[in-house]
Order: sequence, then C-alpha cells, then structure tokens
Amino acid sequence: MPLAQADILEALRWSGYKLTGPRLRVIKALIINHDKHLTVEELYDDINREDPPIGLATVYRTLNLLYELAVVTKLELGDGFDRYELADSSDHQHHHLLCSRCGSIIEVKEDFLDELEERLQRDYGFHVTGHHVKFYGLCQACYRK
Amino acid sequence: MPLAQADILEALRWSGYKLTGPRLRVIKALIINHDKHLTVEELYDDINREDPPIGLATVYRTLNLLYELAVVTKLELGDGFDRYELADSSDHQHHHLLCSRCGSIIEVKEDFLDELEERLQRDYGFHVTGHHVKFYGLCQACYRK
DNA sequence: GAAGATGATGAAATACTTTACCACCAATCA
DNA sequence: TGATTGGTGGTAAAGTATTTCATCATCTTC
Repeated sequence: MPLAQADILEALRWSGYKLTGPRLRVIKALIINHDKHLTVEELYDDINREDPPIGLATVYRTLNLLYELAVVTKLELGDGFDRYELADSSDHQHHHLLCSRCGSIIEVKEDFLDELEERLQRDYGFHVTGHHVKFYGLCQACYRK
Repeated sequence: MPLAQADILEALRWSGYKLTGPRLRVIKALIINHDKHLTVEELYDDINREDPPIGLATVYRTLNLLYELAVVTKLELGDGFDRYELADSSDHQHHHLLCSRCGSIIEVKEDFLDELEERLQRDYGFHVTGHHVKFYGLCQACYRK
C-alpha cells in the first residue's frame, strides 16, 4: 500500500521542512495519479490545470526532496524521462511489467526476490540493499492477439 | 560468453550494412573493453587515442545500429550516461551487482529468473521477452569493513 | 570506365530533460 | 521593526544524445 498523505506530511515536518502550497499540490498530484506513472512534466501539467500555476523548477525540487525523504522512489523506464511514485508503506519495493506493444505498466507486488538475494549473499558475498527490476514483454491482452 | 568479432561482422553484413573503418574501431573497442562498462564518451575517448580520429556522432550512430541488430545491450546505471555492452552469444542476459561504496560492477551470469518469468506468465498472463535487473548493495570486500 | 545513386562520416547545430542561479516574497524571530 | 531563513518562479545553464547538412567513399549501371 502506498504512503498516505498524512504520513508524507509527517515526514516533511519531522525533517524540518515546511509544508507550502506548491509542495502540497505536488504531493496531492502524486497521490491522485499514483497508478499512472506520470513523467515530471506530465505531473507539472496536471498540477497546473488549476490556478495558481507553480513553477517547473519547484516540481523538480519537491520531487527531489521527497526522494531524499524516501517518500517517493524513482522509476526510469529508459525513455529519458524520470518518473516518481509513492513508496510503499512497508519497505517492500514492487516491480514493473512493461508491455512493449500497448505500453501499459503492470505492477507486481510480490516480493519474489528475497530468495535470490540470499543466494547472491551466499554465492557472491554481495550484500543486497536494493534493486531495480523491470520485465519487458507482452501483457495478457496483447499476447492473445 | 559475449559475441565474438566474427559474429558481429556477420550480423552487420547480413543486415546489409557496410563494414567501415569507424564501425570496426567501435566494435573492437567494445570487445577490448567488454568488462569495463564504459560510457559512450569514454568509449569515444578510448578509440581516439589512436589516429585517425572519428566523430562522436559516429560512435553514437554505430552503437545505436548495433543495438538495433541486438549485438549490444544498453545498460543504464541511473547516472545519466548510456553504456553499451556486448550481448551474450546465448540469448541469456546477465545481471549486475552495483557496489554503492566502491562503485564496482559485478556481473552475474546465472539465469535465476527463468522460474520467476514462468510465474509471471502463469499468474499475470504476462509473456516476458526481456528484463533489466540491477542489484544495489555492498560487494564482498566493502561489506567486511 | 564514367556518371549517378546510395550510404557513411564529421563538425556543428539542435533538442531535450534536469539543475543552477538569482531576485523576490513570506514567515519567523530577536 | 529589522533581519534572517527558507521557498518560489523564471530564466539561464549544464550536459547527454540526436539531427542536420555538406562532403566523401563505395557500389551500380549503362
């Protein structure tokens, strides 16, 4: 489950940052669009559908701030755009299935990498602290065609 | 095992592209540095340690061409630089362990994702054709300290 | 072998996302 | 009230990757 607004505001305040109008609007946009995987620019456009407008630099700054606070994670799909999505309330990351035909993004919540990470620790002596995993392929609908 | 030069030249010719001097030098540089994970610019610098110099645009173009031909794969570590590395001769991709302390990159050849991909097919109806997997953490040497 | 067509190269210009800078504003505190 | 701090917005700048365009080399075709 993604972080709720109250948790995010708490994290901000706890770290000594102010809750300003622009910041709140970025946070709300993140929550509302949490399943859409918007780029920074798309998020910016979405926010500015309502007045007063806020600056693009502020959106970037706020997202970087939230990233520092581990409130959001960065998602890079390889198309040159950074995307940010709300972190999970548990510390389990989720993974993405990218359909190369229709472009849809499916989220996989399962934590199926624990076993692998143990193996990397055992066989390679590598201590895993995080991972980025993306699968490319065809979603169910596209595969049928 | 990464592709050998003969295989690459074969792929070029088979697709109707010409083997030119600059292209050959890019290919050789990829082979020589296959374990160094160089950025495009670093590859360009390495090539131009010998005369005659070739253009940066040509390096980009050649790498994109080889990518189209599936001769190289693109590796993005999240630092804003594209890296290209020789594809494996079998169609099995390898994965990377990134040490966040010393910056070393360890390659894992094992194909430990087959089982997972079957599960994605079974549970999500998602047909996997490729994946990008990176693990962050501490390598054996750094973990001991 | 000559002439035209095709493909490749290199230098510079351009695109594009992201960050840095700087002046201004708002809130807080002495 | 005056001063300090933090935040904002517009713009400039950074920086990687791509595109443009003139030129060159190679290959066909007659």
